[in-house]
Amino acid sequence: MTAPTADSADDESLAETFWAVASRLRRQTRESLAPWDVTPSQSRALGVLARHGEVRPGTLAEHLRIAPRSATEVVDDLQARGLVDRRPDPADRRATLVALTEEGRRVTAAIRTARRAEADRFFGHLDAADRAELSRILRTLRS
Amino acid sequence: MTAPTADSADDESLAETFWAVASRLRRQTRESLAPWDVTPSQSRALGVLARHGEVRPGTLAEHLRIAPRSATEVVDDLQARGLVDRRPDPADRRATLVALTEEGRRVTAAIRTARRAEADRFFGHLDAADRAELSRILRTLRS
DNA sequence: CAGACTTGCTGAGGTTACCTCATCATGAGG
DNA sequence: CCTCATGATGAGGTAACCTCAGCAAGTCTG
Repeated sequence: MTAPTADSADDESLAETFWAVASRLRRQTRESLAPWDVTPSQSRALGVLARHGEVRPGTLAEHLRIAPRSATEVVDDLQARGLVDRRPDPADRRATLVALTEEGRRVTAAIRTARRAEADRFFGHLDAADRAELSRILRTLRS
Repeated sequence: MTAPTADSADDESLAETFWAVASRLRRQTRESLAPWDVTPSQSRALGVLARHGEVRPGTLAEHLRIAPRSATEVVDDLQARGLVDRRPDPADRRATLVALTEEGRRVTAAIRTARRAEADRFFGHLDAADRAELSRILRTLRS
C-alpha cells in the first residue's frame, strides 16, 4: 500500500515473532504471580488501583482497555481474595468505588517487587539501548 | 538499580506497553480474519501447513509451541470448516497426517494477502529501520 | 516372543480473559 | 414529569489454551 513499507512479506513473520514472545512472557508472568494466587489481569488491575486510588469499575475498565462488564469480573475476583473492597460512591448512588484493602496494598507491593525481578529476567537479555528502543517502538504501535 | 540491568522500574511498564500492543494487534488480526470465519490460532496453523506440507498433529503443536492436545483441537476446527483433512500415516499406524485441502490452500492464500495488508496497517506506522530493529529485538526475546 | 515401557492421539473437564445483550436503578435535561 | 443516558451487573458465550486419563500401536529387553 504505502510506498515506504517495503517488504510486507516480512511483516507477517514480524507478527508471528511478536506472538511467540507474547506467549513466553505470558507464561513467565503467570508463573511469577503464582505465589499470590493472582492472575496477570488481576495484577494489572491492582497496579491501576495502586496508581489511581479508589476508582469506579468503569474507570478501571478504561485504564485496562477492556469492556466495563469485564472489569466487574476482575473486581469480583479480587474482592473474593480480599484484596479490594467496594463501597458506594457518595457522589452517585448508581456507582461503586473500588479500593485496595490493607491486604491488597501489601500484596500489590510484594507483586511489584516480583514483577520487577521477572521483567529483569525477561528483558534483561537486552542491553539498555535495546530496551529503550523497544520501549519507544512499542509506544508508537500502541497508538 | 541493579548495576547491569539499569532501571528495572521501567521494565514493568515495558511489559505493560507490550501487552497494550498485543491487545491491539490481537483485535485487529481477529477482525481482518473475520471474512473467512477463521481465528488467529487457526490461521497460524494454516501457515505452518502451507510451509511444511502434511504433518502430524504433534509436529504441528511443536511449530505452534502449544501442547499436542491443543493442536488436535485446532485441527478439529479446521477440519470442520473443510480446510484440512486427516489421513492415516502409512509409516506409523498410531499417527495421523494433517494436510490442507484444495479449499484450505485457496483460503490460506487469500488470508496471506489479507494478513499482509493487516500487517502493513499495523506495523506500517514504523519506518523500515524501526521494523528491522523490532524484529531483531523480538527475535532475541523469543530465545 | 512376552511383557514392560514409550509414543501418538484424543475424550473429558478446567481455566483465563475477554465479549455482547438485557435489566435495573439512578441521574440529568427539556 | 417524562424521556434518555449512564453505572453496574446477571446471563450466557467464545477463543485458546491447559492437564489428566486412556487406548492403540510401536519398541526395546531379557
